[in-house]
Amino acid sequence: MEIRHLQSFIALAEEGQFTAAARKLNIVQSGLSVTIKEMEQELGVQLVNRATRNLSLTHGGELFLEYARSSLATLNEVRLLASPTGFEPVLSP
Amino acid sequence: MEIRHLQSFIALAEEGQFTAAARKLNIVQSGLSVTIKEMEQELGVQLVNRATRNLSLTHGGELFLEYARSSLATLNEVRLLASPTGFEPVLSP
DNA sequence: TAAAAATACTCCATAGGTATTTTAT
DNA sequence: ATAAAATACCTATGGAGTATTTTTA
Repeated sequence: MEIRHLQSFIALAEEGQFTAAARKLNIVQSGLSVTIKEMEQELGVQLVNRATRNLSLTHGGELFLEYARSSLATLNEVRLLASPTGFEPVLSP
Repeated sequence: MEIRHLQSFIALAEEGQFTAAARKLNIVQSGLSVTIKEMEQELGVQLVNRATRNLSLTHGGELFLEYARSSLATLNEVRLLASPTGFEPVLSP
């Protein structure tokens, strides 16, 4: 699982629809469909209840949504705090 | 960045050495070297100070280590809580 | 000079694309 | 009949391997 796939899942949860989420993510619907399936495989947890026009999160999906959001938020903090503030000089080789 | 790469970075931080960390991860040293470089690229943050026989984490590396640990810990909780306990019946297609 | 890290390739797995089919309204 | 999801296939990217070179203690 790629970290960017957390974004994919968040988008799906927010849009409530593969097609719309994929559009938002600038990827194609089929790709998102496969990606979410693979995430479910890797986690061993079903994330969404699929119905052609009614998508909902499972209990696991809700949990994972929280995880994905806080994980990405923390990652952004790391990015921000680590480099410009902490001023790590690049080692000259 | 793959989620498994968080493990790679944690191993590197703990072992303090690419060779030993790679061995622990059952991957090859050169692969780990490249992976960490790519993570630094993707994050825009230098994670380790490299010296042939003295490796240390940068400030960003310390921050990222905390992130990696808590992220993986939470992910494991999700895995555990979501599926056997919550008992999500697999939808019959 | 002997360890650890980096570099240069090669290969294969897979993310994401196009095209199409299935499904439910 | 239409809109959404799934499936089948293809391609390109990149993770990880082997072999080798550089580095410094």
